[in-house]
Amino acid sequence: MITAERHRTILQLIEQRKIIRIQELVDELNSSESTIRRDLSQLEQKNKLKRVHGGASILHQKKEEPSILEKSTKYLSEKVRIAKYAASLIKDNDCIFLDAGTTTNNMIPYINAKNITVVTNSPSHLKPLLEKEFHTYVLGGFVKPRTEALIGQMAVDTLRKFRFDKSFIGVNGIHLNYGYTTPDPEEATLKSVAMKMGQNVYVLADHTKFHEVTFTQIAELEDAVIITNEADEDTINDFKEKTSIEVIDK
Amino acid sequence: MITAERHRTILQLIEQRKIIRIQELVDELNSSESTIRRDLSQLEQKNKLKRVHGGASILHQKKEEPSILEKSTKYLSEKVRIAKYAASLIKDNDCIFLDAGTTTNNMIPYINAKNITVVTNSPSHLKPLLEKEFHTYVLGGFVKPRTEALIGQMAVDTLRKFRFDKSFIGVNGIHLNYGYTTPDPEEATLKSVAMKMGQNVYVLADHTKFHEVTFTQIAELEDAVIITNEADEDTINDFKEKTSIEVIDK
DNA sequence: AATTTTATGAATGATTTTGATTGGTTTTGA
DNA sequence: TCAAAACCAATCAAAATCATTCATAAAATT
Repeated sequence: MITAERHRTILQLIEQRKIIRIQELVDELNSSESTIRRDLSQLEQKNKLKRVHGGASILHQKKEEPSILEKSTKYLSEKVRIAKYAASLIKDNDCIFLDAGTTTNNMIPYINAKNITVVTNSPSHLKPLLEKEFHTYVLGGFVKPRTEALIGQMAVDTLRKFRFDKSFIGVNGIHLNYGYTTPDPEEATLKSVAMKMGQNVYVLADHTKFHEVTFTQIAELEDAVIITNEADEDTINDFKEKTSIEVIDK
Repeated sequence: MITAERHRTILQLIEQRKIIRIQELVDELNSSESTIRRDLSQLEQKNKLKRVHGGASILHQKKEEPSILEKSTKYLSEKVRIAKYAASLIKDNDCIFLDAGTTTNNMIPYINAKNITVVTNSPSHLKPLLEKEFHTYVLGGFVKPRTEALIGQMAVDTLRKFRFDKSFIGVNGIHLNYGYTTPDPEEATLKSVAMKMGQNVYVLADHTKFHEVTFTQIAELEDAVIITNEADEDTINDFKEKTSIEVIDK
């Protein structure tokens, strides 16, 4: 095995296991202890890992996936303004579906309607929803790690039992040709059904979502009203030909 | 296990359990007491945890008065000891049902089995469950305010689709004539179905639950194994005639 | 082909980590 | 309060890990 190949493999293994022992590497790479030691020294020199007694560990300040917290701080004010407007659409006695995601989560504190019923696929929405004393239902099914969203056949089955006055959906991409998209096919299915079950359907999206396309299509543009802000006029006009857009002013 | 690996694991465990005894770490990490002691000193030096007599505890970022845990002479409360024992019953690859409630919640950090699948009716269990990287399913349905437990027909319907190797149930009363009881009829129904779907059924109960009766019956005594501690001998013997009891010693 | 450069694995003694032991201190329970 | 039990800090020898050196083999350069 060539040096570069070993280095690549070592970094991969550390990425997966966070910490790895020298002896493990000796066994798995069929190299001598000396060689592995040299590899680790070199990789540490290049700041690719941290040497620890007995092995090596992943770098502490390794760039993490944009966590839910970071995501929510970056575009906070924009997302909050969108959320606040969306919340104002909810009227007394409405039955609504609230998709998982930070934007929809931001809606909850701003909902002023009374006696509403909320269905969600996000366990993280439950706490704020119950604080508002809404009638709250959650879908069942597999809990997707990291995002804590419910997905899968079981969640979809549960969802089909409901009809909503309004559905509020988050998406990852909005595109003139490809419509609304999201990376995870399972999530796409669920969002799609949630949209079908809603009398009025709203997609919440900040300006970064426009012209973006991700892996799976949820629905066509005309299947929902887009709620956004700060998009440029050309973009707005392009999309206005296909569906309604409600633009919140600054 | 190398030093860095142990340190990482120790911090993870403390994050989950808030407090941990040296002896627990000795057992779970297969290291000597001396080594664990050194680890804890080093981690305290780096301000990653707080040393307490007999073990270590998580740092309080919020200015709280010294927690009950630190002050308490027994580090593990009655409920935690029951939970820990129950957790030890779970084996690799098991599919289990975990009822809502604090005792069952306490089980989660102590589950050491790998590759298990957990179904729960408690959204509050999800965070610790996902931290452990279990395959996690949650029932759907109406979310009962205050307790955040899922109840109702829809939850029961979802539940019926599963079969469990083991079901862990919390109850409010255990009585020689009236069996297991709980105040809310809807909850009782769900617990009852969860018990039917389990190959092995365990009821977790501290000594205060014995001879108590509440509004709705969940099941007969013989439908479950009781896990408890510190109950007096007469009580234990009375119940032993009807079903199995596993008593945790001090 | 001859020479230089680079990579490898074994051997070395130095350094760090580990677990057992000792004796002192704190906690517990009566 | 007191004695037993549990816990702790300090020490030390054994084990594991480490940096260094050296000889050989492979690759690159001339």
